[in-house]
Parts: sequence; C-alpha cells; structure tokens
Amino acid sequence: MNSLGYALLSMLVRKSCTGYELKQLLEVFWNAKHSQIYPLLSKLEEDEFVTYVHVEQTGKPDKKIYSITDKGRSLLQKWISNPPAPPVARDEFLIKAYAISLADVETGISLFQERLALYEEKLAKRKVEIGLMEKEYGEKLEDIKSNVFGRYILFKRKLLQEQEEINWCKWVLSYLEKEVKTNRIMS
Amino acid sequence: MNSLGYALLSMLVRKSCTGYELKQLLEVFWNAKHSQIYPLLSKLEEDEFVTYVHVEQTGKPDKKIYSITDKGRSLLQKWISNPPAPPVARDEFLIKAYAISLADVETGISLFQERLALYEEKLAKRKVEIGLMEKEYGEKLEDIKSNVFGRYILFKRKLLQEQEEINWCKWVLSYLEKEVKTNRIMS
DNA sequence: TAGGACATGTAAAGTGTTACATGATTAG
DNA sequence: CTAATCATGTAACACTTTACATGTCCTA
Repeated sequence: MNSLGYALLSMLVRKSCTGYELKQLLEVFWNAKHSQIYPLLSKLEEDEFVTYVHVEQTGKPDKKIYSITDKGRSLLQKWISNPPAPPVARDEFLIKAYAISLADVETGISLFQERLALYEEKLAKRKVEIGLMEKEYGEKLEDIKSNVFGRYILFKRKLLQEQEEINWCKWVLSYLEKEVKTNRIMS
Repeated sequence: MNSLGYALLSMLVRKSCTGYELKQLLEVFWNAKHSQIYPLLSKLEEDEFVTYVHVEQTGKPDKKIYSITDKGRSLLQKWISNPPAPPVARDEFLIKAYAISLADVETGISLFQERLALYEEKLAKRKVEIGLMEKEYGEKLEDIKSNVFGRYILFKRKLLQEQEEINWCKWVLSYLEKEVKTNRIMS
C-alpha cells in the first residue's frame, strides 16, 4: 500500500464517498488525478479494505459509493503509529527564485508578484473555509476525538504556511523594488 | 526538459560541479537520487546544455566536472520568465495528522513530538547554514545581482517555513496534552 | 574493522501525468 | 451555444525510487 491508498482510507473514515468526491477531498493533501484514484479504489476493494454499493442515477452517470471496512480501518490505525516517510516538496518556482540573478529585475519582480497574488488568493479561500468550519462545528473542532479535528488542524497549518509564504514574498520584493528605485535615480 | 533538468542547470550557473556534488546541492529543492541525476546529466550533455571534463584521481574514483554552456544558460533564462508549474507537496505525516482521531492520544502526542523534534533539528541546522553564509558573503547576500542572492532567499524561506511548522506542532500538542491531563484527573 | 565519504553507472519496479473515451444536465 | 459538473474507466508515457554493481581511502 502506498501513501495515496492511506490518504483514501483516511478520507473514508470520516464518511463514505465516491471516487469523484475523494478526488476533491484529497486536494488537502495533494492533487491526485482520477486516473490514479479509480484503479486504486478497485485494488483496495479487492484487498477488502473498502466496499462499495453501486448507485444508479438518472440524468447523471451511475456511481459507486465506497466505505471503509473494519480491515481497512485497522490497517490505517496501525499505519498511523509507524514513523512517517520524509516529506517531499517539488516547487518549480523555487528553482526560478534560486536562479533569479540570471533574470532582469522586472522579470524577478513579476515572478514574485504573481507568487504573492497566488498565495494571497489561497489564504483568502482558506480563511473562508476555516470560517465555515468554525460556524458549522464550533467547539467540536477542538475536541481531539472528533472526526473533524484532523481536518481542522490541517487547514490551520495550511493557513500558517500560506501566510508565511506571503511574508517571504514581500520581504524578497522589498529587495527587488529597492533595486528598481536605485536604477531610476541613476538614469 | 523537466524540472530536475532546470534544477541542475540552476546549480551549474553558480559553479561547475560533479554529479555527486549536484546531488548534495539539489537537496535545497528536493532529494533527487543519483540514479536520476547521472543519466539526466548525460542527456543534458548530449543536447549541449552542459559540457564536462574528465578528471582522473588517485585514491578516489575518477570524476566528471560539468559546466553550463551558453546554450544552457539561455535556456534557463528563458524558462525563468515562464509561469511556474503549481507546487506539489507530498507529506505522509499530514495524512496521519488528518486521521489522528483514530489513534489514541499517546500515539498522537508521540507523532507530533517527533515531528517537532525533526523540525527543531532542521531549524537549528538552517540557522547555522545561514550564519555561515552571512559570515562568508556579508552584504553580497542582499545584492540581487550576486549569484548567492537566490541561495540566500531560499534558505530564509526554509527557515520561516520550519519555524512555522514548529509553532503549529506546539499548538496541536497543547490540545493533545490538555486531553491527557483531563483523563488523569478523571481516573 | 565497520561504516562513511567519494564517485558513477544501469535495470527494474513503482508512482504519477496526460490523453483517450463517453454522455446527460444545468448555468451563464 | 459553451463550459462546467457529475461520474468512471483505460492506455501510454514520464518521472521517481529501489536495487544491483564496483572500489579505495579515512576515521572512529
């Protein structure tokens, strides 16, 4: 079983879902493609970690609602206490930032301004999401036994990281924009 | 060309390196394996983005010192101004954190304590690294045209993100440890 | 004397992305 | 009338990891 398999199980603990729904929920972790999710769900079903019911629909395509089994739940539970694999982060932007001395200042500035805009948008959405959670679940969010606690702390983490990315972008931009001003005075 | 190829080029802009050195330098981005680096360097050489000189050594294995070509440099330069691909972060720990309600409180606490320890160690090393850079390069670090500026801002970003991960771990631990105390009083 | 640093390579297996394939309903 | 949402699946290709392969010097 790979990480994605466990990610699917961890979602199904909270509630039964279709593959389509799982794809969207998994976005809190990373952006897995449906072409990876559907075959993996079949494999999970074969190994009896999940089961599904086929639901016929009119107007919409039929769907399969997957649920976690006891076998699946105990697998996930055991896996949690194992030491996690080291995190991997692949970010093309950081390579560009690293090589920024090769670009002219204007390119550098627009690179960072776009990154800043991207994360400001992410942060705004995140705040809305967390706000909705707080309205819907209230004190339940702070209850470590509740099945929304995990989701809540993950969202908070994302918020903090996004905020920090914004701070960093602004810090870098202050250097880049200082340079532009100096050039203007000299010309 | 893929991201790893550009990552290699961005390292070679600063200085000529062997594949072995590149593997270590690339760790600022992510942990690429040598089995991916060596064949890619060959391909880069075939396409004339890099060249190498064979250096014979005694006592140590021979090595190839790779340098970027003008063709490679201009490729990298053009690539920088293209919009970067969205970042991907795969982190098993976060799946475990998400499913934490399934584990008992003690498991949750040790999970987060180990994460905290890991990032405190990372942060400590990062501070040393940055300290060394500041000693070695001084004001050059704040010069956006200098070829250490990119490296410096990347390290600073990592520092901020690591610090934030620590804050978050402590915040989550405060909930988990509150629960343990409540249980003790009740028993 | 065991393990790490130095140094480069290939092969196989596993994981992830893009493209192909289908098709009704609803909102703009 | 065009794009998005719902919904699932396969095939080909690209990328990454693990394992196999070799060999000396130096440090604990």
